[in-house]
Amino acid sequence: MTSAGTDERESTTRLDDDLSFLIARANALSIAAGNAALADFGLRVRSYSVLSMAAEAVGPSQREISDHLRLDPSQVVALVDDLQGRELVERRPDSRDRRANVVVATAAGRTLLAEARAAVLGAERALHSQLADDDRAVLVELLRRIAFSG
Amino acid sequence: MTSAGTDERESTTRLDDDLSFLIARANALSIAAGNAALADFGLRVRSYSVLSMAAEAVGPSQREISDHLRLDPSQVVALVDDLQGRELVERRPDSRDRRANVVVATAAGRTLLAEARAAVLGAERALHSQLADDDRAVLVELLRRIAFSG
DNA sequence: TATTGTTATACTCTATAACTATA
DNA sequence: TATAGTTATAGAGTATAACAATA
Repeated sequence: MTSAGTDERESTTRLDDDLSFLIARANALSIAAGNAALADFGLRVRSYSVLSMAAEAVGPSQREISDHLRLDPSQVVALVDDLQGRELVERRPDSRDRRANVVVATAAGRTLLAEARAAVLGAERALHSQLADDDRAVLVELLRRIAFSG
Repeated sequence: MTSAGTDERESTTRLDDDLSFLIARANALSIAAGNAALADFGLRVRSYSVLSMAAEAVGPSQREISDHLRLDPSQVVALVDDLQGRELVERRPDSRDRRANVVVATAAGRTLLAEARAAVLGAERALHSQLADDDRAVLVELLRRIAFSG
């Protein structure tokens, strides 16, 4: 007979103290919530992230998107193809390096992004509802050190 | 505190300040490092996690593994099949519920787990090398609130 | 020689539905 | 009716190698 709802694994479960496991579990929740929030906009977490970078003041190259999002360059091709086909971003030749494309969000892309961002931020608020604002700031700072330690 | 709608300061909501993005990026690094460390043992992060749960004092049911690791029950079937085929875990009938299997690590499984765990912890140490011990403890605690908020 | 973007391919992970046997 | 495990399948994500154009 299983008990209701709560997880009553032994506290000797070393997995539960494992930073990597906690990151993986938090990420699974985060991705699921993000994709659900973005579904109405025809976006997913990865395409949203690409669109978000493309909307920055300086449009990134595909290589920069690849590095920052930790996606393989070939994945970026597919993601940009999709967004470009929907006229949310454009590929522009980089005047300083003719090998490179600069990816820039269109006006339609920026409009969609603004709406999508509101939905994403709403979903995020639910995700860290157990954290006070200053706890959240600490978490972001500590996480940043891991996320950009490579 | 604004009572109306969403925060309109778009330029302040960059991807780099986004908790979900940082979790995703940290997770990508963590999974890559974990899988690399586990390759020598014929394990990956997911099979390692299942084996780790199976080595607990009380062997979990497949459903408990599914819930805790946030894996679909059908994925747990495949993972336990693999580990069982290599005689690292056993399925035992649950005497209290004949629908359920209890998954228990064998002696060989526990031996392999101990070696694999050392490798994983080594990889983890590199991952959070930018954190002092007390920072790491804070991070684990804050992350736990997110990871088990669902 | 090295790098950017691209194509191709294979593998892993995720998500869903349906089925069985028990509860 | 509901739950544990299983099978099947499709779609999303990850990893690698090879190539043309350019640096």
